[in-house]
Amino acid sequence: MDSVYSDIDSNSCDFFPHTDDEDSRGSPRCASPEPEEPQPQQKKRRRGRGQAVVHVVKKNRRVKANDRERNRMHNLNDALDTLREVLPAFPDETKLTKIETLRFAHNYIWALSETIRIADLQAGKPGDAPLLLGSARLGDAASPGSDACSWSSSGSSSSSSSSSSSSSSPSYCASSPGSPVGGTEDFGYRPQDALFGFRSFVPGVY
DNA sequence: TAGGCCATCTGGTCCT
DNA sequence: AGGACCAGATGGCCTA
Repeated sequence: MDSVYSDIDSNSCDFFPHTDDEDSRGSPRCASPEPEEPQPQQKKRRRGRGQAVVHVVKKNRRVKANDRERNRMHNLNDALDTLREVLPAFPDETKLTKIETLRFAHNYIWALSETIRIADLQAGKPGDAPLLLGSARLGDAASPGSDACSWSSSGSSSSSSSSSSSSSSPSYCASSPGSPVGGTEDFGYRPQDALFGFRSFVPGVY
């Protein structure tokens, strides 16, 4: 725990200048996580030769570990970006945050599965008109012009609002799993709700 | 200015 | 032993 690295904390980018393939998106932060003030060699500790060697070995190990960790996080962010691309998004919507992406993806998947389930139920009934909740409808959901809330509270919602009786109806979804925000469970949750206004609808619900 | 989000560093733990 | 994964800490940037 000794401040072994206290004097090495110079960012590892010095050693691995963007070893990552696409650090381009990488923040310039990497270049200088800390204001590179000319460290005036403060409190240099004398070390024996052996200690110095151990120190260098540790330092190299740490630098390599940092680099791996950086790449790992970049991979994670790439996966998150890929997920964002798959999710419906409004053109003018700013980039979803990480947590928003995960929660929205969760709701989106749930909405899709609910839609399929309801469509199957409807299809099972003879004489019923085909339900417009298929993927095409979901595609509409992502269209910028669609008024999410109004659509979800009227129109075809009447035929699907019964989803509240679903065994998989995610009350946890409405309150966004893991979200400490409460008091949002009582607004009826429908598959469509998961797709619309994930940001402007109800804070903490997406 | 406070709060949210993010990237990075770091040390610990687990796994191969 | 070394790598992967994780969570805490830290500091920068941005926005209300």
